[in-house]
Amino acid sequence: MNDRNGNRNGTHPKIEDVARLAGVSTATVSRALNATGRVREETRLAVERAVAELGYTPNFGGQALASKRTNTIGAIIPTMENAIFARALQALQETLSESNVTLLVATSHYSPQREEAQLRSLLARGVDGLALIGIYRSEIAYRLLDTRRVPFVILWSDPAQSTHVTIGFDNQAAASDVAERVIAAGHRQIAMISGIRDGNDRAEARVAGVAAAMQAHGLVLPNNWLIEIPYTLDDGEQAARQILTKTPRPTAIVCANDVIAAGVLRAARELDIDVPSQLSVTGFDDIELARAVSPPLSTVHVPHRRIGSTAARLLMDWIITGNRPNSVTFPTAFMARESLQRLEVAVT
Amino acid sequence: MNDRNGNRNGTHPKIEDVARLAGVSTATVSRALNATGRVREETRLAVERAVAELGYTPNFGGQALASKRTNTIGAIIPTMENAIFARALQALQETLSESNVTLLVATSHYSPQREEAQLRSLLARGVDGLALIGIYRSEIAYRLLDTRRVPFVILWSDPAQSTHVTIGFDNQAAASDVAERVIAAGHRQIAMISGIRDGNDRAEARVAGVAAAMQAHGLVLPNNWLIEIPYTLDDGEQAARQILTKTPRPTAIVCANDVIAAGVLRAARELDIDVPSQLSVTGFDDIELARAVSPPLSTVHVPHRRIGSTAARLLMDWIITGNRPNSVTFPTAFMARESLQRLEVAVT
DNA sequence: CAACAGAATGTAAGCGCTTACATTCGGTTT
DNA sequence: AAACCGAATGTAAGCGCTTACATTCTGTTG
Repeated sequence: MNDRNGNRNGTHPKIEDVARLAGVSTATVSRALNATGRVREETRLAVERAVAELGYTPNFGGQALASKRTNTIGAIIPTMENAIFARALQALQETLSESNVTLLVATSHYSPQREEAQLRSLLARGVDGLALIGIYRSEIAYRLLDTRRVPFVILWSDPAQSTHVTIGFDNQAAASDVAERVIAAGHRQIAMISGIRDGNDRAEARVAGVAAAMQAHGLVLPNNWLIEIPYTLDDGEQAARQILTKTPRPTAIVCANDVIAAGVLRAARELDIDVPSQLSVTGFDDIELARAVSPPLSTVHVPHRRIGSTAARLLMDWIITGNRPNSVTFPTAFMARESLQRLEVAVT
Repeated sequence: MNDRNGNRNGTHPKIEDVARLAGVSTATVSRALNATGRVREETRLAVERAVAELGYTPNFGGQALASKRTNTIGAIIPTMENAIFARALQALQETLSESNVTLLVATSHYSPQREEAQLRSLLARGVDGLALIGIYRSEIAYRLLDTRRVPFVILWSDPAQSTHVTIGFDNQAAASDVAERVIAAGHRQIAMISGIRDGNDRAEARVAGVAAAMQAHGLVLPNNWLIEIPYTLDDGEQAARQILTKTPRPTAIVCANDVIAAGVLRAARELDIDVPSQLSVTGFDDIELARAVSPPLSTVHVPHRRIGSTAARLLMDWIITGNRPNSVTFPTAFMARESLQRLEVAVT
């Protein structure tokens, strides 16, 4: 069963095998491998040699069970198909990987029920920490998080609106800023295509921001000029069609994100409405798409990658030190591009 | 320390606590919870009640250690920022989630070294299965996979080129088809912007496909008309600039993916070269971007989501039954859109 | 009604690792 | 040379779960 080195063939070597081959105890092997506790350099090398010879890798279950840590953090996002989340997740993963922590990913499709289910699943997987999107979720979900005492951060929302550790920006202010600029460009007939607000604080805040800015200028956002749709190109195109084929027609459409705005551009193109001379369009997010379409979109730059990497850093910090970190608010920036133009036509 | 129900306060309840409260043994609790072995309905309910009352969730480490399964599968992709991988990953995750399996995600940035590092990390995390992109990786990586006996599937490559279980399509044939169509449209001066071929069999195959089709028609792909760049919009734009600002100028540019093609469109726009009347452009992948840009891109439709969901299904099958499944080859389809146009100018 | 079979449950031995505590080792100090 | 001390290492007790095997029920059969 055992060869001359003490290798049990067939099964994977365990720490005991390494210990035997290196001529030390399992405790020393563990200490040498995890750099916890002092080990003479010479011993460390012997252990390393044994590990290499046997091709040993620690068993995850054993390690997790004994140490009560999985070196795994989980993220639940609406969908990876939205570039903003993909970017943040990418940065999150890269940063975690520097600490030798792996990332469990789950998606909710913007559904609180699915998020809760995924949350249970990740908690059962023993994640050491969690990254979640937005502040809206069921009491149950928050309670789950609370009783498990798992460090978690909330991304994308405005820290000012949240009692938890959150890494995001002021969606409402950013949206207000967009509207202000559209208004400053002379537009008065302004429509908005929003994401689904139900259960989505960011979508809600963006509409609120636009509405507030308009109101401040004595303008109103009529009901039929505020359309709520899923964040897809096709939905954006369709919504734009609905707005643009009726009279009167807005001179500008403010969109809740770049994908929707790209859909609006496509609708305009097909309806032979020139952007920006006949219609101004703004997006939100500043993803690659914003500069790929023609004309390039005026939009709000959001530091997606920094949100992700900051999340990783705060979480690791929290997990290691045990101290809850402070929230982080990022600034956003309006990116003026061709899709928004000063209104030339005199409107009485 | 224990309250009247036997709840030890502070710490999380364990299976023993549930057993005590339900008045059964830990074995029965385990059987009831995992639906393994027969348990009287009445007993099952008692266990469920105890679980609910205590808010019990199984400890992951203990479970993994005892059962030798983690219900976790890993995926290593180049980057989530490329929509094709994000889409496949999304589908993979969704499908896995139906089997109550969670997904560990790691990224390699197209670097074999990083892939190997991530592979080690995921193997150490005890994944039950793995999804990898492409067939090129170090001997060491393959050996690692082999000695661990972890089921793994390869995505995106051509199953015909691989000895492992792979889920993909014939990249070379698809690329040849594109070139054929460009040639059939009358183009003779054709340039190609490729992805980095080193370590990437798909990029390699696509160039080979285009070159083969051209050769079959007595055409050559001159060195200065074949540019290799990373898959980004900016790189695509820059490469296109390089090609388009010299004389002679190609009448068509075949791109290795849609993102690069979008970059070419942007370069053309800035150089005042009309697409498609003065320049035809083709992409590859058929991501949303292809229909967002103007003119919409002629491209190759690849069933990204199906690749992902199929990967999940095959992996689960393999893990559960222990039988290695067969590879799957998907068909691709050329999507004729405006960016490719018949060459009108008579070229002698 | 005894004998028996299958269903339901219990007992207890690990799974492979970490870590508190105990022990040994090799100088230093007195 | 005895006493002492910190560094290095060893011992062994869990961590919480699954599961092979043993035992106890329960209903059926001859």
